[in-house]
Amino acid sequence: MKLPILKPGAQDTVTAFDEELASLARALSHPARVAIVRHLAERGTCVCGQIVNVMPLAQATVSQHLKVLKDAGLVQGEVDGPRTCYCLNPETMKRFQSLVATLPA
Amino acid sequence: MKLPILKPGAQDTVTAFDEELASLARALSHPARVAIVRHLAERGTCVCGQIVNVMPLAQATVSQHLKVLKDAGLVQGEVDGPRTCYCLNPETMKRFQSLVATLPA
DNA sequence: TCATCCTATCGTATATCTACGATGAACGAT
DNA sequence: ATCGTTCATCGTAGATATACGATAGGATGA
Repeated sequence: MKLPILKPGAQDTVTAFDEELASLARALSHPARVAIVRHLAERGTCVCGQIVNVMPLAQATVSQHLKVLKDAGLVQGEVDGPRTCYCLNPETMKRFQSLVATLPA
Repeated sequence: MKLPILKPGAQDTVTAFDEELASLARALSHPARVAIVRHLAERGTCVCGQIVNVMPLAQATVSQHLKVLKDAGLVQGEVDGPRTCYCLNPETMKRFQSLVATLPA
């Protein structure tokens, strides 16, 4: 990406709040990822294959979406023998909800 | 984008809820757009040029971000002579907050 | 050991995003 | 009418995102 220009007096317009909220919003900016989060919330915990079976996407694609959610801290994955068990990270979810609620409407 | 495959039994995994939340999250998935929303919330109403002056981005880029927010329904723009006056759309903001709050943590 | 299952990752094609300068349209003032 | 101001849009370059098949690695079971 091209780096934005810098005007005098506009350095701190974009704050850490904005970066954090945007980063979490980006993780939830794809319908499949929202669906995965909902599914994990319903199931509590879920093996990767169960998610793949239920999603209209190839295994590689689902794995990629799970990685995005994991990198954002929204889900956690734990290797369990040959499987990987996923669950929500409620801390990050609450953090996101709190940031969104902070936005003035 | 390549169209996703369709498995039997996975048609309605991704719901309208997911689409709507993802669409709004995408609009807020860039720090500059979150900053614009915050700025509009503080100012109440704002001429485009004021936003450009305060953001570390070129005029064309800010205008593009404003269009994304407008297309998502998060802000409204009203032409006022040679200027364009922007303000938040509180309905959509509240809708987004409600959708996010609905997500189980 | 060997075959099998499960998942992450690689490689890749296409699409979208993000940044900018340049241009054009609309308006107000001279 | 002409100029300057303001903003949206066009065109474009480079970065990311999204999809898939293929493959590799680790665990289990025969």
